[in-house]
Amino acid sequence: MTETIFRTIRADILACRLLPGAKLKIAALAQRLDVSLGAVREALSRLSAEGLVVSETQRGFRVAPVSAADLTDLTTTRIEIESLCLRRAIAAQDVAWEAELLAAFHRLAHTPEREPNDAVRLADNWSRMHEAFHLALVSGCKSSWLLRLRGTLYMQSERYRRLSIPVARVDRDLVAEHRAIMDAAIARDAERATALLAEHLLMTARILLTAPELKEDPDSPSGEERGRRVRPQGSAAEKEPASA
Amino acid sequence: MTETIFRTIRADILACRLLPGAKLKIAALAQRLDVSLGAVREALSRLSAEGLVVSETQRGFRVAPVSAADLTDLTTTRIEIESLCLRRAIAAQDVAWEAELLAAFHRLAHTPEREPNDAVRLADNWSRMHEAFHLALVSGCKSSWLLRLRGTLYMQSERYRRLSIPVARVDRDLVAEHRAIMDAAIARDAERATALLAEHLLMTARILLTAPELKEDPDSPSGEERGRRVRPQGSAAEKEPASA
DNA sequence: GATGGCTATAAAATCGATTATTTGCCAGAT
DNA sequence: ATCTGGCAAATAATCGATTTTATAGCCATC
Repeated sequence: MTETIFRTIRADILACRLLPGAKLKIAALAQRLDVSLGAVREALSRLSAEGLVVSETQRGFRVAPVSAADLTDLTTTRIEIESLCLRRAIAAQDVAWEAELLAAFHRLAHTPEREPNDAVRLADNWSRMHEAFHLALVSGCKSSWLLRLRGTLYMQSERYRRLSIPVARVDRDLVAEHRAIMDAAIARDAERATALLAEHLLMTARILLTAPELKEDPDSPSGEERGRRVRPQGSAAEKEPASA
Repeated sequence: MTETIFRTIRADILACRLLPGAKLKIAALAQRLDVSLGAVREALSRLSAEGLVVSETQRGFRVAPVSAADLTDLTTTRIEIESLCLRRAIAAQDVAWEAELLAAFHRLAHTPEREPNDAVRLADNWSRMHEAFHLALVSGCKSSWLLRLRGTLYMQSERYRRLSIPVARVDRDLVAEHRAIMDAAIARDAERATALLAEHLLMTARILLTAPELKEDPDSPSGEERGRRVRPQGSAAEKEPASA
């Protein structure tokens, strides 16, 4: 059904198998996924409402662009929202939450960050564990609206995180960072926990902002000739064998 | 095109012409709006991603339910997000922003709250002016992500606000409330401005929470016979001549 | 008399074709 | 030689029909 297509395309976008700015040709996607045009169109519409895809009337869909300005805005906003969630979670702390958080951390700490044979791409499994940890961290927050907003921002960040991996030459002890945040949260030290979380998020953004990739691949500084620069359908659409 | 249908259905939901929980039959909507099935389906999908419509697999779409718990959560979340926006707007204050805010307030203050002949429904025009004022208040915030989140929550609140009007027997000086918030913002008193804004939002929620309507019409206490109660296609769909 | 299965009806999901729009290209004119 | 106008190919948007699925009513059996 259309839900499957929706998730498949979203996963491709989040994992950067479909590059930012790439043109999304409905017919090509339909043939590749072996479904009808309408189904793809519906999935693209939903993605558009979630902000992962942009649609221009009568001109089709493309993957939402990335830019340094967007990453900066996204990161600062995310810090504020995640902090709100984390403070509430700490205030409503209970044993079940602590247990889940410890379990999520343990799973994350023992999952290899990259695929054994592919040193450049993030492992899908690690991404899942990472998401589960951060979700466990804030899941004590009872507000479903706040968690929903957080989820939107987390999803957007996922694209940048995947983009940043080939650039991440700095060595960084992610396990220690996550452990420090968790320890502060369990110790009910909201100030310290939110400060560590903010630094954690800022670090990721900073690494990407100093990397050259974002400067030459970005959105639209002047706005014209976008298709020319990235050559989306030629390179992105053909190089990725999809369905994975 | 599908964009028009999307906006039409969204306006019907926000104005409560389509009641919360009402079943949205695709065929009926398609015939009424004189478009195809696929177009309606796509519009409903986008609404679903925005949270105004819920979809159950193989069981169609219905208008997102309302409940006292959801209103409480929505209000507290909205207070936090709007406060973040307002603080940033005040920090980045400039003359252009002040001018726009004053203009928006003046328009709002001189727009009648209800239709002259219909004392029970909110005037569409007043709703537009009210939205414009609140948008002007926070538009000094440069973060497009934060403003986007705020927009989502504002839209959700709109439904409750329209629902609350037939109940609003308490007399309330909305013009004075808005003026007080504006004055504090222009005076760069962020603490006072956010406090007044919070009280403003809480007041609206409080009025609705004490009213009986939400208690008997709410989401799904037990979950059955929901279509029976509101008879959506019979009353709501037929009484409004669409296109408005 | 009640319960369980079966059938009929209605609605939702999917599909392939048709129509309209845009874009790139070629030819002709200045 | 270059610019402009039209033409053709590609692609997005819309539509109506078909297929699958859920629900409700009915009959048979226990």
